[in-house]
Order: sequence, then C-alpha cells, then structure tokens
Amino acid sequence: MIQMKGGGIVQFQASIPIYLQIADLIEMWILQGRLEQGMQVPSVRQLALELQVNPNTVQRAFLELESAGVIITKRATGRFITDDKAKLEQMRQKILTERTSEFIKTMREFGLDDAAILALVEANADAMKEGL
Amino acid sequence: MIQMKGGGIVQFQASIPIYLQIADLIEMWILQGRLEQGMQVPSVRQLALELQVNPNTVQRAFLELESAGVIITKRATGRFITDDKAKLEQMRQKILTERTSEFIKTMREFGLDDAAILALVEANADAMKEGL
Amino acid sequence: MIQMKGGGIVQFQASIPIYLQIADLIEMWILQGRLEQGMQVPSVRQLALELQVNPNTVQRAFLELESAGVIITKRATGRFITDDKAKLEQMRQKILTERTSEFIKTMREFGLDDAAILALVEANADAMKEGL
Amino acid sequence: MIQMKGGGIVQFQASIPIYLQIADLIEMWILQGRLEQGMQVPSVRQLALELQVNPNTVQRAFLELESAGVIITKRATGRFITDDKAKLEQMRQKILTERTSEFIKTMREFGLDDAAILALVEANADAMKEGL
DNA sequence: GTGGTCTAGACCACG
DNA sequence: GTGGTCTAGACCACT
Repeated sequence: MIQMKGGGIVQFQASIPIYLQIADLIEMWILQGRLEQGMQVPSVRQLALELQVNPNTVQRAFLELESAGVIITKRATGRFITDDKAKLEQMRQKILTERTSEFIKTMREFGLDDAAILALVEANADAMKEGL
Repeated sequence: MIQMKGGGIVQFQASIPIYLQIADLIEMWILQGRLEQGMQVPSVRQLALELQVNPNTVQRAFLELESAGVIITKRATGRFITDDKAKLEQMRQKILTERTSEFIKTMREFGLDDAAILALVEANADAMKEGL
Repeated sequence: MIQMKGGGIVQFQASIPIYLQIADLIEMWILQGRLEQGMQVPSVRQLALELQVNPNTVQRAFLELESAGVIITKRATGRFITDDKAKLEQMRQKILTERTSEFIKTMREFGLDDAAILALVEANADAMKEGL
Repeated sequence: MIQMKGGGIVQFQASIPIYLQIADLIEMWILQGRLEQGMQVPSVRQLALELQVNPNTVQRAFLELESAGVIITKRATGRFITDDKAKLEQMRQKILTERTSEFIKTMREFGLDDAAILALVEANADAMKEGL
C-alpha cells in the first residue's frame, strides 16, 4: 500500500486529463524518491481502487510512463521502476531546471528583475513556513 | 498590430485548448502592460489572422477574459480593457504570489530546502542571462 | 470513402492486437501511396464502421501512427498524413530493407545459400503470377 | 547443453508471447537440423534455466510443439523429436514457401516488380555478407 | 462532426 | 493475480 500525499484522497483537476495527472503523480513519486527501485509500482487494479478511477485510466497513465522510460513492464508479473539510476537523476535535474527556468521567465515577463524575483521567493518561502 | 513575442508566430501546444492559451496570452499582455488601458483590444478577425486560428477560437478566448473581468464589451463600439487599475494590480499580485508559492512547493517536494531553492533560482537566472 | 483491399472486408488475425493491425494497415496504405498527402485519413468513426471495430480501437491505432510521426492530428479538424515526403520515403526504404534482410536471414538459417534464395524467390514469383 | 545463437542470451520481444517465441525457436532448431532426431529435446528445467524464463512458459512452448507434431512425449521417458523425416521435410518446405510468398506479396504491394525484388534481395544479401 | 477522455465491464494471455 | 485488449456507450472540448 502506497502512502498518499497526506494520507488523503487525491483530487484531480478538471481540464487536464486524469491519466496525465496520474502519470505525473507517479513520476513525481519516483523522482522524489518515494518509490524505490524495485517492484514498488502498485498494480493497475490497486491504484485504480485507491485513486477511485477506472482501471483503464490507470493503464493509460502507465503507458505514458513506460514510453517515457520511467517504468518497465514485465508481462504477468508487474511494473517496475527502471533501475537506471543515472536516467532517473537526469530526469530529476531536467525537471528542476525546467520548472525553475519557466518560473523565472514568467516573472521576468511581469517586469521583475532578478533581485525582485529572489526577494519574492524568499518572502513566500518564509510565509509558507509559518503557515505550517 | 500587436507585436508577437520576438516577432515570431505563437506556437500552441496540443494538450491545452487553444482558446485558453490565447486567453492566457492576452491576459499576460494586459497584466504586463503591453496593452494599455483603453480600446487597445484588437478585433477578433485581426487576432485570428495573426494567430492563424479560427475566429471562433478567438471569440471564445474573449469570452473567458470577459468573464474574468479583464476586458469589457461595449455594444457596437468594441472591446476595451478594464480601466479598473486596482483590479488589474490585484490580479497581477495574485498571479505572482500563486506562481511563486506553487514553484516553492514543488521544489520542496523534491527535497530542496530554501537555501537550495534560492541558489537554483540564482544559477538559472544567470544562465538565462548569458543565453540571451 | 476509402477503397479496401479488393473491396472486401478486412479480416484480423487473432494473437495480434487489432489496433496494431489497423495501424500497420494504414501505415502500409500511406507508404504504398494509396493515401495521398493531404486530408486523406478517414475519421475514427468512419474507419470503425468500415472495419467493424470499436471506435476506441481505431483511436488507439491512430495513437500509434501519431507517435510514429506518420500522421498529424489537428484538433477538431481531422488527421492528416505528414507532408514530410522525405520522412515517408525514408520509412518506405527502411521497411523494404528490414523485410528483405529478415527474409534472407531466415532463409540462410535454413541452410540456403544466396543462389538458392534467389531461385526460390524467382520460382515463387512465377507461380504467383500464374495463380492470378 | 544447447548452443545458443552466438552463444549469447536470447532476447524476447515484448509484444509476442514468450512461449510462442520459444516454440518458434525450438521449431527452427529442429527444422534447421541443429537438433537431431532422437531424444535430443532438453528438459523443461534446463531450458527454463538457460532462457531465464518460468518453467511453465517452457512447458507451454512444448505443448505447442507437440500439437504441431514436431515433438512427441513418451511417458516417463522424455520428449523426443519426431523421427518422421518426411513430415519434417514437408514442414520445412511449407515454411520456406510460405515465407517466400509472403515476402513477394509484400514487396509487390509496395510497387516493386519481380526484377526489382530480385535486385533488392541480391543487394541485401551482399550487404549482409560484408557486414559479417 | 471531429478528436479526446472516461467508465463499466468483460475476456484473454501469461507466469 | 498481473497486464493487455476490446466493446459499448457516454460526455466533453473544439472548430
């Protein structure tokens, strides 16, 4: 049994396909290290139950992850996280960089210079800390 | 005539409705001050031509912007950007804060502490500056 | 309306997923030049009707073709064969070579030398001509 | 101990049932004469070990081969390759003809005439010879 | 009318 | 019990 975020039920947002959200969710789990290398990936049916969606939807999410090389399917045995550590680390770095660049780009488009961006990040980080 | 980003043609990504991408685009233009308060909003036909999409699609984008209160339709006159300066500024702040919080949250989920996040932002900002 | 092979109904063989057979079928149509560059690709629903399968199955076949770069999807408009002539020609050559190499390899494994293979091909080609 | 192709490990492709691939493999061995008529058929366990698959899978492969008449099970003694020489030769001829006809048919669908097909085979055979 | 997504449920192949 | 495929049918988003 996999520990859901906060132990609660995952809420999907409309306007983005659920199967993509699931794929993203699991990719995050893996890249964040919540799922270890090995047979950790839960089965289609189990995930469908936990996420309260149709098994076909989970199936499709896994299809995405497989074509992305994150997981490997062994017929009639289960799905496994790739044991290519380098690949995972590379993907992690890629996502970190992408998200950061995208964030900076947006902020700049709003006219913020680097100092202002850093200040904004710092202020928000502090605010979020207190919020906890 | 509206100046496109870099003078080029805007590329839409397949997985998000085009009309939403257009609405976002225009909202950004307004919030970033590229479009001034007044009757600046280009016509549906013109935008459709420039963006090379179906006029219906632009129409829908405008509908979104209207319901968000960003633009106002005056019958038989045209569309105008709201002159409610406070509202625009408020939306601007809201977007800035939202994006920043979301960014920080994601980074933390990857195990980065605040110092690491700031460092990452700074490094990327530098890298992007050189790239230009 | 697309002309089926011989005007008849396509029969699918068990043991190979139908959606793969459909994808192959259409890829063949394209590479053989039966479908021209343009809006030729029939819609999901139409093909499903003609092939007497579920629309979802056709949909999945198209997914394959799209990820292979053979067709392009324009939302709410239809699917189009890629107009990248070079790419199509390249795929054609690749398939021809692959099939031929595979054929030769198999024949050699049965102990036939090149002369024997050529003779076999020639004999069969003649026989098939008479059969028509 | 059976000599694998090139002494290496056999790689199975994901889209075809492993047991069928194994059955095909063994049938090829027999028809190509690598396995002689007699009690040559290796045991389920041994094959499973060498091919690194589940013994059940090998078992199923043997079932296929038995129903095809290629091997015969003698209770409490083991599995034997059929000593019906005529049958084996007949199967060999059948496979050769089938594969060749299929190959020619495909090539013709691509618009190649017999001369072109022969040329293609010859060219590929030469290329493959140099490659070795 | 087009493609995209999702559900519910069934059956099969595999190990 | 696992994944894979397929159907039937529905609803939505988009142009």
